[in-house]
Amino acid sequence: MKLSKATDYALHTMFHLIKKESAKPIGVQQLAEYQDVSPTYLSKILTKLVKAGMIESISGAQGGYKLKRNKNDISFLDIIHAIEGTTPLFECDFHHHEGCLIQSEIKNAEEKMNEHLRETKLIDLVKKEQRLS
Amino acid sequence: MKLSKATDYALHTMFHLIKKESAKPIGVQQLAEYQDVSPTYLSKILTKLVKAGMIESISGAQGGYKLKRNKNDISFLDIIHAIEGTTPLFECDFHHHEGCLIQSEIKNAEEKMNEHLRETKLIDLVKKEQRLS
DNA sequence: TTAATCATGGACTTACAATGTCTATGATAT
DNA sequence: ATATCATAGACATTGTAAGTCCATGATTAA
Ligand code: SF4
Ligand code: SF4
Repeated sequence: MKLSKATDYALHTMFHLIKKESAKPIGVQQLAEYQDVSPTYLSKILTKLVKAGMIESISGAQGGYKLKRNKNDISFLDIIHAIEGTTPLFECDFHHHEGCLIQSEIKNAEEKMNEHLRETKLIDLVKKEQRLS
Repeated sequence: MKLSKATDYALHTMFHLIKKESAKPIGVQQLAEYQDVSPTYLSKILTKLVKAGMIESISGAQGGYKLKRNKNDISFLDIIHAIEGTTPLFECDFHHHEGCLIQSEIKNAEEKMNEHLRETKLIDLVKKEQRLS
């Protein structure tokens, strides 16, 4: 019942990419450094974001990562789903009948959380933070 | 980002205890059998529910577990918190400033889910199920 | 009072997923 | 050509969930 560290890294990286958005990509070296994580491991994580279509990677010298999707559309849920997957919070092994009330109630609760995470865009926090400084 | 099997066991046990509520306790042997789990392991889990004040245990022959709190008050969240603990979904290692917006947004989302889980009482599902049969 | 029946807690082991490393490979700019 | 980058596969490491085993103490029934 906890979000993984990988999600933590992905979130902070996305915030970084949104704040410093530019045509030039940012290398994983730099992205990894301030988060105190190894570049290869962070690359593995970011590849998931690439496959989700959120960012793109540029190989070769002067390569790195940059935003692909419109930065105004990217929500917390997008990132969490890309990293953690979309398996429901609760799954029983028996499945002893369809339309199980336990499973559907927990699914309802999870959906309440997801709604909030879907509505909260990263760009909003960036702007809020800039107003405060 | 998944609920543990222990929570699964705890939930089903609580449903069982509510459905079959009586003055006589039910042995862990019986509770474990239909869930296909070892009695000693289930006992460990149920002990957490005892410490949370939800059920009580009676030692000795003819002993077992029975409800303690009013069965109308017991919610999904009570059980989940008793088993999983109450550590937040997201905690960063750096804590580089107070009032972090990332943490507070995820906490907000989590609270939306918890509200729903708090409002949903086990007894409601039991009654709903009985109406359907 | 004795024996059988119960829950409990400690010390384990086992299983598995998250986390992380190392290295070879292929792409690209200079 | 060469240095710089991301990528992916094959590992190693860590941590936590899941489960076992057994000794202990409580309680009841005989
Ligand atoms: S009641 Fe629902 S969660 Fe429980 S075993 Fe049946 S289908 Fe699974
Ligand atoms: S921004 Fe928030 S979550 Fe990220 S390191 Fe700072 S305090 Fe932690």
